[in-house]
Amino acid sequence: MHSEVVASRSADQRDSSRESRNGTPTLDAVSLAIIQQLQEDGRRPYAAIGKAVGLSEAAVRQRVQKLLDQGVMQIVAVTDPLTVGFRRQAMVGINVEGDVESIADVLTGMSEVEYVVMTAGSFDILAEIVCEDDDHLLDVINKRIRALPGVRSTESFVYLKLKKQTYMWGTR
Amino acid sequence: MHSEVVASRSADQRDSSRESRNGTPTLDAVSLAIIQQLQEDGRRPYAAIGKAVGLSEAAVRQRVQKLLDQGVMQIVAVTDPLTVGFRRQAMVGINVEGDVESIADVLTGMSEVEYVVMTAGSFDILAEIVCEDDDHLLDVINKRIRALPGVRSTESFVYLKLKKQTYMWGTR
DNA sequence: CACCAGTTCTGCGAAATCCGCAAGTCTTGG
DNA sequence: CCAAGACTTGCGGATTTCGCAGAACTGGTG
Repeated sequence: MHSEVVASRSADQRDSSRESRNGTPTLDAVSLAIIQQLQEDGRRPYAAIGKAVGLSEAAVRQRVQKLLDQGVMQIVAVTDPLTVGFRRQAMVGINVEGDVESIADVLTGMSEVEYVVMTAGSFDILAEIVCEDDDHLLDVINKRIRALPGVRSTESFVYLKLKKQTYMWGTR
Repeated sequence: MHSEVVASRSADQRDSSRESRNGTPTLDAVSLAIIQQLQEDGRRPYAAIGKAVGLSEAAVRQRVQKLLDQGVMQIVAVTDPLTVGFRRQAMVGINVEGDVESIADVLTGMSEVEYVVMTAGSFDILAEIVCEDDDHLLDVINKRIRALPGVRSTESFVYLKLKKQTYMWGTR
């Protein structure tokens, strides 16, 4: 069923993760294959994964543990926020004067902020907000975000309908 | 450690999911608590979850299975795309003339498109693109998206730095 | 080339978990 | 009152997880 990853034990196969210049670990083909397996089913048994990627159960277990410890991946339940009672979501584009990153850090600290990314283009920051209702959303955008010193302007895009949400990188 | 969900067996506790008018299942407090547990650790044993939410192991197992079958949640590994070899990402704001939803559907079908949402505001659609390099990104945006009939204009926000990415709805 | 240190992989038992099933309770709705 | 649905308890057997010791490989060093 799952195409076997041929384990030609040469070169870069070994050392599953090595610190590269920028600090983020580099992943080898086997770890990638493991992640791929877990993207299909986060609860798939280690033995089954091992069979698919050509490793022993224990080895898979070690690698998964390391990937989790390193923060390279996390195994979690994901849901459609609407189903879980969060009825209002929005993407907020933000323009900043001064230090962009410090503003981004503050946003990161807000529990309603699900997603923060610094961008090139007509916004400096994009932030996704997840709220329970309109009042809550309004409060976060107007009272908390726009009030931040350094925030020059914001533009909101209220979500009408979520069409796609995948977690299948590498599975193509 | 985890605050126990007191199972006062009245009213809405029973029938874990019921079809509501719009087709999406309504979740009760217990299912929410289960999801919350699995958002902290997607591999947490059913028995441990049961202890935390006040249900038997078997009951948790049944509920989780149903939640998965219904598509309310999925248990998966999530990663930082950068670490997995996708070096270029962008959010694309799109303006459409004619049927917005049909355009959104087409985008949904593209494997590079990770996220599609219809919005209110100066964009009709926001789509997140995940690519391996600049060429790939350019190709998707200019050749595939802008070429779609009905797409009036697009604006791209290339990601410089991902600051936050959570999956902890309900865990606040 | 030999040796060492560090890391990864394998191969086990032992413990824990998962899974299916059956019988009994409770509640809701017709 | 009966039927349906959900939960519990209890139970084995199959499977999975877990910890650990030993083997294998890599890279660096004298």
